[in-house]
Amino acid sequence: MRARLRAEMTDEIKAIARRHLATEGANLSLRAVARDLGVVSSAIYRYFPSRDDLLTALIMDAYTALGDAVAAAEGAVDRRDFSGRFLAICHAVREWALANPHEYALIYGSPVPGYAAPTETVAVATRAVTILGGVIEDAARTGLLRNDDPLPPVAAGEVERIGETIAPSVPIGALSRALGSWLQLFGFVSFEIFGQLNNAVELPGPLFEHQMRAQARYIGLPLL
Amino acid sequence: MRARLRAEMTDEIKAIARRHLATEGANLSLRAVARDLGVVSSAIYRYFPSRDDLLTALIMDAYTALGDAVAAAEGAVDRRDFSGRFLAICHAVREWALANPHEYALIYGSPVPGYAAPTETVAVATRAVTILGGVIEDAARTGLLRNDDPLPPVAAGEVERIGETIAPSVPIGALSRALGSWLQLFGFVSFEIFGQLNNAVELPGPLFEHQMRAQARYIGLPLL
DNA sequence: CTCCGTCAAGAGCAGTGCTCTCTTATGAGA
DNA sequence: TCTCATAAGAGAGCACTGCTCTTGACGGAG
Repeated sequence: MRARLRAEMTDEIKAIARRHLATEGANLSLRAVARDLGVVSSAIYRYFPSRDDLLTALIMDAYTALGDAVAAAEGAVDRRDFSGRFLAICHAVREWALANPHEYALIYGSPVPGYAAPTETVAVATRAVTILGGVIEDAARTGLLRNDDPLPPVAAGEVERIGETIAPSVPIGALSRALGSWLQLFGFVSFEIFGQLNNAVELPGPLFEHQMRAQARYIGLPLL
Repeated sequence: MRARLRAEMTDEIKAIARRHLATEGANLSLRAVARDLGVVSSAIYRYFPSRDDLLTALIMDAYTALGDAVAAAEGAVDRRDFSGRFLAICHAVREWALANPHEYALIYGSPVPGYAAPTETVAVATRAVTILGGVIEDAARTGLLRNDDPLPPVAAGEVERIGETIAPSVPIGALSRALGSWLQLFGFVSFEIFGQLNNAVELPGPLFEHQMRAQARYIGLPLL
């Protein structure tokens, strides 16, 4: 009953906060949000016990939005086109990040000062990488992926544990390559979003496309 | 004379600011620095016109420190051991980041809100990648690096322009792979520093070692 | 109808970056 | 050696921040 009003109010606060984040940047001001809402600052505390809790809510939403974008892009590709699915994931990540740079910074940039990511974020954070795991898993089941470059035991154990939750039946050699691609993907996007590519790359788009295609080939996904 | 006192004061302010950065985190308080210095807050403005300028100075210092660490590590390896030099660079980056996480966040994390990186930072920012370029350049001169995976024209142009300043005589195929390694290196380190690997990787060290060795092999640097 | 829980408002605290004015003392030139 | 411009620090003050606490109003449940 009044819980619905409460939920609406919570959503409205988050929406305004997200807008502030997009325009102003990372330093989100509770008082400014309250002003935009036509409410006094202390009223916000009825809905979020602290600024960090509001940030946590925004972080969760951002992970969800990114996960949705990746899922939608990957789901639209023919299941048998493994490299197509892989590239769809890569492009979805980059495009979501370019469209929502401050939210990307919120989740993949430097953590906010005293802020320790609550454990509830990790579940929603793994959505995107799980989708990549599905692609690799499907490709492995067709016997596509080779398993060369032997791993030293400890590294093999780490890769194996990651694989257990993401892509159980993928040989760790291929999984290790996919992990490298994931790291390179976010390395590229972070560099681009955070301005590390300024004065060095003029058109990041085609370069990104090529790098990710090279990664697909390196993993062993046939390029159709 | 007076200029020397001024330089000493400037250094002291930066040292205290760096200490605050290490303990407190990214939200650096001028007033807290002034308190630690035993001086009133407005006195800081005699040395840095604003908080952003102090941050810029710290950013420059951080880039310099990282560059020094990378140069020292790479310089200590036999010039003919290309993969050794490559791995030395990778480990130097990671270890410097782990030792100075907040300074790493300052330069490779989300840019601070209204802050636009001044152009004077880009020169000092390229130190580390230039050293990598030297390794690839030396390796290419021995005829080690092959030039397969053809690049589409626009991407080729981007890689070529990067190569002009970093490693002029390296075939763009190999340079593109080296670029991918650089992105993966910082993807890994950023994930580790920013907590993205928590609950997923227990011992990042051996995994990092393996991933970077795989990259060296992929680039074409012979592992001794 | 009464009671109680929820909500918003408002004042206030401690902290922030930054500006302005005032006073001191120090080093350089005559 | 003496004078004096200038650099440096002190302090007050402005507008802002997150957050707490108290007060008062409203509305549904008993």
